[in-house]
Amino acid sequence: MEPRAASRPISGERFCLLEVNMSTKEQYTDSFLYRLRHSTAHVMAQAVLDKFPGAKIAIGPAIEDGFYYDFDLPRPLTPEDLEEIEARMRQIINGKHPFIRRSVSASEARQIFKNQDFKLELIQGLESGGFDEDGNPLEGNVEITTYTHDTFTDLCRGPHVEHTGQINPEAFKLMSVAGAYWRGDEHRPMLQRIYGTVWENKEDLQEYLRRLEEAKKRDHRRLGRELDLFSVNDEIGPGLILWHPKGGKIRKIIEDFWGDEHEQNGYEFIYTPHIGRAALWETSGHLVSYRENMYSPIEIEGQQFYLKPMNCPFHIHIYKSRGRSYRELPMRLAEKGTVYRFERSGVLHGLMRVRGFTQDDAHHFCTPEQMPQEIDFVVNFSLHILRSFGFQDIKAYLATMPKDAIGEADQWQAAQNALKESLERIHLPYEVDEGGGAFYGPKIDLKVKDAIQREWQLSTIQFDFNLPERFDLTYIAEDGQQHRPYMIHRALLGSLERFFGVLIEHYGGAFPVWLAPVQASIIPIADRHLDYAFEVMKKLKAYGIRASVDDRNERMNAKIRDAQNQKIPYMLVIGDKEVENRQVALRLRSGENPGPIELDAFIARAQQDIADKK
RNA sequence: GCCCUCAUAGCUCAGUCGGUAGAGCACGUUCUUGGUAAGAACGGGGUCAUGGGUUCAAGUCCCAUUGAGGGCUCCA
Repeated sequence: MEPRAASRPISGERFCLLEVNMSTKEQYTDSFLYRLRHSTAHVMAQAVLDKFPGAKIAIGPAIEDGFYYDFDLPRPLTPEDLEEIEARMRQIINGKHPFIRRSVSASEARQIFKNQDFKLELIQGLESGGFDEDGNPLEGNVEITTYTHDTFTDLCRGPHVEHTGQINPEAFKLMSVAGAYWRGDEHRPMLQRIYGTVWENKEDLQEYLRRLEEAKKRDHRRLGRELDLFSVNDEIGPGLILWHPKGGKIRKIIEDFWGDEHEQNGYEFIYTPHIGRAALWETSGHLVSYRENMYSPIEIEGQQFYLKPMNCPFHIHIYKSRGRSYRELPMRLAEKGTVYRFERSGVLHGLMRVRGFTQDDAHHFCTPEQMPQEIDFVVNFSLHILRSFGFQDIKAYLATMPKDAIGEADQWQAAQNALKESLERIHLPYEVDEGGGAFYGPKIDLKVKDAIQREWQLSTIQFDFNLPERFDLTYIAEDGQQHRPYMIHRALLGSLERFFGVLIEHYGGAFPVWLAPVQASIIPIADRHLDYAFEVMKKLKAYGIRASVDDRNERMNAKIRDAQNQKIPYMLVIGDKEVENRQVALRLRSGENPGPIELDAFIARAQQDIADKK
């Protein structure tokens, strides 16, 4: 019904490889590493059963970077349990037990797993056709196979390594315990899931653990506090963001850039209220299909108003405020619209998943004939915006007609073709997410890879066959008749909160100069250099460079250290020599130390870096 | 919402067997005016998340609530 990027799952953290990239996934499934991980999961299951003989085992697949196995256990696991299980796993590994595959009938399988309720349910499923781990039905008759090593037998399609000795006892680690519903269904039993990681050798394991550390250092929640960018306050409420002055500065730079680019590209800016009458949300259909994400109504003089979860109905009413001619189309209405959505408490996460956020929203209204060029435009525009912020690795996902779709099939086909042809014209790599569209229209999502190769969804470009009908949108065409316009929802950054979170993690807090809240820290060595330091600051500010003087009673070394920790791009040290020569001694946050240069030379350099968006 | 874990100074954390609160950083004052990642001394700062309970006595044990973290589910 409108751009949803802000409430997308946080991809790129753990499972993105399995979720998104089929060709990579197939390669992975065939690899030794995959078999190693799957086999380690079996070894872990044996160790758990040795410790808890009555345990029920569920499923235990290999995942990106490791594996997990789900268990129903008599009590919650403790960290000490994990250590014991690890120790037992090493014993099993040292036994070099071969993995033996057997093909069995369903009744044999039932006999083998007669005490394993979850396995019996899986056998039932395999008999009646079967599904793969993504929930897609399997073709033809399914062969039921088991794998046995040592004393442990699992219902399993394989493949596995040859024997447990191929698992390097120095290269695996049990990472955490988490709750997980049986078959992912919240109405079914909650199991205990043990996550583990395993690699071919100790060095790879260490490299993986180092990568986790690196990701932790980039965590936007930590950097948000350390760099004084934003906070969340208990008394105000969860999922509600306070933008501090430095975060606010960055937001303003983003918004100004966004505004200029939109202005130059045919958008018009609108502003709309935060609440609307119940009747509006009835017309739009939100009260039927989006109610669970909307907050309770506010009663005003006996009438009910709702806080807006989306901007579209307001934008539509601007379109509808008078009769429209084809001559006005395409019409591009943009707003940084702040919306509020109920999100369950367990899903909130820093800036990435919040309850109040601002979308960089826009709605395009166009004639059917204009649709292809409108799509071309918006995809290109989106790429331009994302690239400006330093995201170079961008991939598209085309989501097509789902089962519960509304609208005519040929309408869908035309829209999907337009999206697809556009992606091909632009030579943007894409994958098709069959049936993944919204019920009201197909869409293109753009995902970017960050500096440490995690994928994040930012832009979303969606067709809507629903709202123009519901609100009875029309325009008068050349033939003098009323026609229904096409409507596109789009958000390029997604939401400013989430985009900021991604930006923080992408740069690890070291924002490019054009975005840095403080671009230059002026560091006088002694108090007698203060006058010149403030003079330098004044001049830099006059040239649009964000500079401040560190006039604290600290030694230069401490000021440099603090500026480094704040990831300020330029440090300008000022001592006797600089005052005398009217220079500044430049130091960069990279640690490079170009030394004394003329103030004008520094200004030219900074302006160039800013212009280049470095 | 569900499972597990956690909540002590602004931040990071210590606090033994239940016996009345600690460190480093940050902050303030003073001294120091130092040339490329932490100068020194002194000082202020805590209803131990909130509400109950057990106990002669609770930061510590129990229950509930709120919030956070890791997952699950959800995000047409």
